[in-house]
Amino acid sequence: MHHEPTSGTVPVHLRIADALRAQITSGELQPGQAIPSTKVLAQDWHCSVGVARMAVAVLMDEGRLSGGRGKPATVRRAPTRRPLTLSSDWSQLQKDMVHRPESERRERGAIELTAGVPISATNSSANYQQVLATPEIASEFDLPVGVEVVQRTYEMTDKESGMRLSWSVSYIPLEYIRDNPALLDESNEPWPGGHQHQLSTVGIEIDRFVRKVTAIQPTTGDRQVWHMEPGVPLLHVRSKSVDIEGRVVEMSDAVYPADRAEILYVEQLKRWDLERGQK
Amino acid sequence: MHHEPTSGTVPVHLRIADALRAQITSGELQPGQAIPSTKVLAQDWHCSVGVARMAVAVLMDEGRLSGGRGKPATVRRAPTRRPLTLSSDWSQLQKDMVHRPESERRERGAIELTAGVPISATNSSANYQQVLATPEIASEFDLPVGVEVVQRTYEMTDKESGMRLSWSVSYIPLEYIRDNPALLDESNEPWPGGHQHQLSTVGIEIDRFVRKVTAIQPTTGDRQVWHMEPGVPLLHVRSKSVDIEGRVVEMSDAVYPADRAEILYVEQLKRWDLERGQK
DNA sequence: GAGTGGTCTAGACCACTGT
DNA sequence: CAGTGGTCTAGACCACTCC
Repeated sequence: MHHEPTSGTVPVHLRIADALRAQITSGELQPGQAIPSTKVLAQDWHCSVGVARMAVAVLMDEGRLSGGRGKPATVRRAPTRRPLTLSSDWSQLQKDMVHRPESERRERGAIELTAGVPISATNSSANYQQVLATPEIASEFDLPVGVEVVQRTYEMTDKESGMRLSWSVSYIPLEYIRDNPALLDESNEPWPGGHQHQLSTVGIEIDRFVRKVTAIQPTTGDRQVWHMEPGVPLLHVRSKSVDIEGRVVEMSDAVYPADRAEILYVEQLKRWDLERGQK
Repeated sequence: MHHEPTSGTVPVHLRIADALRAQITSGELQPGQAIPSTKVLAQDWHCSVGVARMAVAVLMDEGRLSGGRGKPATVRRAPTRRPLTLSSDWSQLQKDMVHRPESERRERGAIELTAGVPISATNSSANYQQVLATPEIASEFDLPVGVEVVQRTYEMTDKESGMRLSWSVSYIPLEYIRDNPALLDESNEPWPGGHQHQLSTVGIEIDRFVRKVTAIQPTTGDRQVWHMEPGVPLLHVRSKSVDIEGRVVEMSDAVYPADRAEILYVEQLKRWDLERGQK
C-alpha cells in the first residue's frame, strides 16, 4: 500500500538525508550526538527501515556520521588534521644536512615520514626489492620499460595502537646507484638524512622536487589497515626528485588519510626592493 | 533456506566486490567493459539481487565502476587529471607582474583559476559581499570574531556544457583595503593581475603564500553542480597570503574534483656550490 | 534483555537504455 | 520490446552495546 505518489521526484532516502544534513549543519544536531534510530526514522517518514538505512548510509559516505555496530550513529566531530609540511624551507634544510655528520642526520632523519609523532613511539619496517619498471614507473623516469629499479616500501606504525601512521613506496633506477652497495642494505633504515644523502654518495645533487597531490577513494582493504571510517578519502602524493642535470632520479608515492593529515606548503616570494634591476 | 553457514565471517557482498575488484585490477575486466548484471551475479553467488547490488555499490563508491540508469555498470577509465600548478615560480611571476601595465596583466590575469582552459570558452561570475568574520575565518586572520571582511565568490563554467570548472571563495579584511574603493567593484572581474595587484594598490606587499591541501567527500549537491560521479573526492585548497609584516591579508578556499584536477608544485633547492659560506 | 545497526531475502514497481 | 539498474517493502537473523 503506497501512501503518496512519492510527491516529487527526489527519492525518499535522499530527502531524509537532506533533512538530517540540514540539522547537522544548522547545529540542531551537535557533534557526538546520536541521530534517531533507523526504526524511528522509518516511522517519522512513513517508509521502511531499509530506506532509512539508505539515508544514514548517504551521510556516512559523506563523512558526516560515524557509526554503528550496536551503537547508534552519531554526528562525527570535525577531524583534527596533522599538517604535513612539504615546504621548500624544510627540503632545503634536509639538503643542507647532507654534508653534516651522521649523528646529526640520524637524529632528524625520519621526521620526513612521521609528521610530528615521536620516532620512539613508532615501529617502522622497510623492504627492498629489485623490480622491473612498469610502464607507469618508466614513463616517470623517462626510461625504457623494464629497466631495473630499486623499490623501497616503508611503513610506520604506532607502537601502542598498532595503527598505521605512514606508508610510502619509492623507486630509484638501479643504474644511478650501482656504485654504492650500502644503499641496498635494509639495516640502514630509517635512512639517515633521507634519500638526498644517499644519492649524494654517488655524486647526485638534487635540484628540485616536483610533487603532485590528488585524492582517491580507499578500498575496503585500505580502510582496514588505516582504521579509517567510511567517507574519508586518501590523499595521494607523488614526488619526483630531479637532479641538477634534469634527470628524474627518484620517485615516490605516499598516501595519507584525509581526516588526519593535510598537505601544507609555503611559497616564498622575493621582496620587491631586493630584486630591483635583476632579471 | 541457507546454503552454507556463510563459511567465513566476511559478508557476501564484500566478497563479490573483492572478486570483481581483482578482475578489474588484473585486467580481466577492461576499462569500458560492462560487468555482469546484478541478476547474473546473484545467480553466480547464490544470493539475492539486493546483495549483488550492494557489491557493485561498493565498487561505485571506490570510483572503479561508472554507470547505471538503464545501462549496465562499466569499468571506469582511468581519469585524466589537469595539473593545477601552484609553484613558487608561477607565484613569483604574478608578483613581478604587479608593476607591469594593465594590458599585460589583464591578458594573463585569470589563468589562476582556469587551469588550462581558454578563457574565451568560459563564463565567469563573481559576487562581492561584506560579511562578518565567523570564528573560523577570524582565527585564520588572527582578528576578533565579527570583524568586517569582504567576501568574494568566484565561479567559472564551461560555455558549451555549462559544467562548473572552478569555484572559490576568498576573504580580505575590510580594514586593509578601505582606502581603495575600486577593490569592491564587481565589474573589474576577473581581477587583472589577481589579488596581489589589488593589494599592492593599498601598499600591501605579499611575502609568501601558505597553502593547505586536503580532501573531502562531496555531498549529493556538490555532485550535481560538478557533474561528478560517485566515488570521486573533492580536493580542498586553503591559501593564505601573508604580507611582509607577517599579517594574513587574504584567505581563500577552492575546491576541485579529484578526478579532473591534481595539485602540482615544485620545491626549488639552492645549489651546493652557490651557498658555500652563506647562512 | 532491549535496543541498535549490519546483513540478507524475495519479492514489487519504476525509469531508463538499447534494438 | 526485453534488459538494465534505482527505489522500496516487510519481513528475518545476527552481532554488538549498554544497562
